[in-house]
Amino acid sequence: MNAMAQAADLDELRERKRFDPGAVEPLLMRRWLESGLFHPQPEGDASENYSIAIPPPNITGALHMGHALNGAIQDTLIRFHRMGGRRTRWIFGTDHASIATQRQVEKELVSLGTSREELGREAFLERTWSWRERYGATIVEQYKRLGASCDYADERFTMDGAYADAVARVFVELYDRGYIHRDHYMVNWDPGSRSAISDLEVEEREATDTLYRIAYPLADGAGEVVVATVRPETMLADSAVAVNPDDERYRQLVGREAILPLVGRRLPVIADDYVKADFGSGALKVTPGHDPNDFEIGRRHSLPQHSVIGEDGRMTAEAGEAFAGLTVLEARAAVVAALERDGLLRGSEPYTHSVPYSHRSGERIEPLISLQWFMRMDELAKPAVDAVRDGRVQFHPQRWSAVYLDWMEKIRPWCVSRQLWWGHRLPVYYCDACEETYVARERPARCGACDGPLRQDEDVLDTWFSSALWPFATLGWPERTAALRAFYPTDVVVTAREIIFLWVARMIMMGLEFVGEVPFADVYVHAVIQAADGRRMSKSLGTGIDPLVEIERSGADAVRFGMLAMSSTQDVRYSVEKIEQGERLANKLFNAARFVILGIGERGGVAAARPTAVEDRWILSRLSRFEHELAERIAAYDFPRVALALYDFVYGELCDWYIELVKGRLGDADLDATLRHVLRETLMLAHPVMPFVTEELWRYVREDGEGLLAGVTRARSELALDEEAEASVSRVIVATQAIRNWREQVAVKPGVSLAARIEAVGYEGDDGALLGRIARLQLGGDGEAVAQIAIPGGTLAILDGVDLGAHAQRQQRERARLVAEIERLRAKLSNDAFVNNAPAPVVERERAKLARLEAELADLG
RNA sequence: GGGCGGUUAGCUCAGCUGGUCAGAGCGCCUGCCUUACAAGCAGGAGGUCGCUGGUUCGAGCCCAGCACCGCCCACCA
Repeated sequence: MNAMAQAADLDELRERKRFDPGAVEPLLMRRWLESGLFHPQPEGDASENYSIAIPPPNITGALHMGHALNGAIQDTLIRFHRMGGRRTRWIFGTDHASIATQRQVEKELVSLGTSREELGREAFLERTWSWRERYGATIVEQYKRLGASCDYADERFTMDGAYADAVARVFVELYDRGYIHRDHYMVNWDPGSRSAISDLEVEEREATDTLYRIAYPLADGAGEVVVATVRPETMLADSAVAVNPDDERYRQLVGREAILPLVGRRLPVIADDYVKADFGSGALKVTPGHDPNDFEIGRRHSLPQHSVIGEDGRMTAEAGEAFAGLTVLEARAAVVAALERDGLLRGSEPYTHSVPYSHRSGERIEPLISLQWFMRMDELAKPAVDAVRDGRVQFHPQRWSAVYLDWMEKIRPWCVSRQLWWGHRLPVYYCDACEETYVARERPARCGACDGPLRQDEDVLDTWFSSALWPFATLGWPERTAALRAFYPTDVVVTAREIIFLWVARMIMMGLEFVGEVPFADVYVHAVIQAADGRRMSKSLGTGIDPLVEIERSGADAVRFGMLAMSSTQDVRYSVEKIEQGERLANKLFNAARFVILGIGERGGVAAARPTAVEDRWILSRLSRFEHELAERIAAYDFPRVALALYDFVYGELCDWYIELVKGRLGDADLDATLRHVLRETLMLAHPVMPFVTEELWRYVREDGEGLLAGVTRARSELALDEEAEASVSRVIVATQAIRNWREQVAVKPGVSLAARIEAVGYEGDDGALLGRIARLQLGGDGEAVAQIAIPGGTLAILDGVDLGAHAQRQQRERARLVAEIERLRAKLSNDAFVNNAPAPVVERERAKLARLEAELADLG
């Protein structure tokens, strides 16, 4: 930049009195993208590089607060480590989100008066791909608005060709290793999605149903046995009646038979430990086809399985003419009516219990027996448990590891097939002629046994099956690519707790099984942001807040800062105030920089080896502390304090004190150099949190040859403290605050310069002059003191210009405060128990405090 | 039914291994257009740290019990 251009630049800056994020953000993002900084070459190995695989956002969505928080955290980490000199990659991409996307597209079809069935599979998929084209790009643009420095140039999608190959390969290998098999088994059937779903996609809700008592006559005519149920309609599929083997009441029934009302089937009475004698009537109707527990009982006793409820949630032909075609609820009423008619209802009562609902469609789950593909998890879980136990993977906060371990230790088989169209179709082929099954990455041409044609399984995989491969499938696995070597394992996965099981656990298992290494060293589980009123943020509740709206209003830096500041290890309510705090901070930084840049103009290029002014030494010491605190907080994933530390340094040290202390010294070569240095450092340190404002300011202070701030690397320096300067300036600050407070209370305007004399130790030389400047005192008079103000090390004597009445009142209040405090300390120190038991330094500290207060009291007279 | 979090100023939240830990931001009150920022600056008021016991010389901080609030897991019809 030549001198003329720079002068024009400065003139322009002079007029920009507020930071205007909207005016600079798109431009800066474009520069970053063009620079290629976000797209590192895959060199070296993962131990020296830094990488994070983003939790891939669904192509269905728009950015919400969860993404904003999640993204702000990751980008802070990524930018911090990039500037720390590591080769850094934030692996980016989107998720096809099988069931969620399919539902969205289906909804759209319904609104157009058609349906997926009408369209047919092929046309439906075509439509969904074009949906992906349309909406997949939206979320990418939104991440850019946040300033996220993802590797957009190497974007992945979980249904890209290479990724799909990896998915198929994993499926086939797991099948070959005996982990995956096909079976008729009880599944959670979601009538809304017309698909099986996994246990993790089921949520329990409380419901009040009616518990009916129904009499089943005994086959030999000798009485009846009464069973209790909330689902009378399922009795049509009953296979047995079960009682507890130790239940004296029913012992003589075991081995006999009951007649199933309405159907007439003979049901054996069996004994099983599962049955609780003290619940209901103590006799349980066993329905292996429609209840998970009964299914297990049925397997134990080899009972037949009847199905009376279909996949559409209606009664099937097997339910009998009277009920076939009815919905479950209609059938329930009809069954109860029929029982009543037959005089077999023995009672009913309201009963509150938890009932499974689909997390996907919101409909009540219908447990059914279905032919599905299952994955056995127990063996895969073992090494993944070990990895957390021995610390190769660490959860932050740590308490989540217990949650993870608990789940992993009683992990159950995973139903991986879904009766959907959008997703990874199972690489399974059947020969209808000879019933041969082929599981292979490539479709075999013909049946190897009978040369018949093959038919591919209609089902697709659970969307989380492909997500589980994310950290390595994105890097080119199964090829041993340079990218895989350079960035796997990643350093951390940043996520909300709701997907610890769905995603995190499965990534650990798959990473260990297929790459032989854990996919990340750390799992940072962040807060869930709730609406301001404590409800969950959701579009349907109308409690959602759109991060883009917040970015429009306050700027991306503000939103990022707010997210970090709000974040916590517990859930938090959304507070605009934190965003606004971030907005003020960005503006403050902008203006402080303006002051410095315009103040030093084109001077200030030459830095003195070591400044001598005490306030210059002070700010360098504080800067060093800040740098180290920031690094510690980031290493500890303590983001609220990353934000707070930044705020405190910029506001509390740099602006409130340092800049105020040096006003009037501009032009001093040492000062100009120090200001410039401190500003440069501050921009570098703040950049990971507030990339835009810092990048915008950087161009005014960068050296020749330095590029974008985002690409600046900066070695960590040793902690360099100047205790002496800190003590000095701290005295000046405390004294200034005491004086300002006194002015306020005795109504002496802040602008009025006061004649005063320092009667205290520690203000020799520069420090006294500094105090005089900042507190607006005319020092040096030798008149009679008309008032005294307690300051560190003694008192300040005020020589004139004071309302004596107001001052006396203030002194009175001050004296009372001191007396009370001294009283308390004396009592404490005359307590032998305290003096003898407390550690010496503590006692010493209390003694010193007492002495100080006594001196202050004495000085006040 | 089990487990995990939470309960600190009017509001949203910090308070690490018990001893300047009673804090921040917002809001409120007062005063200032002081050579960056009035969407700013300076100063101030506000809390018996959910309740009850206990441990300790000393407890928001540790222990026990209780009361609410939230979340997760769970196959009692």
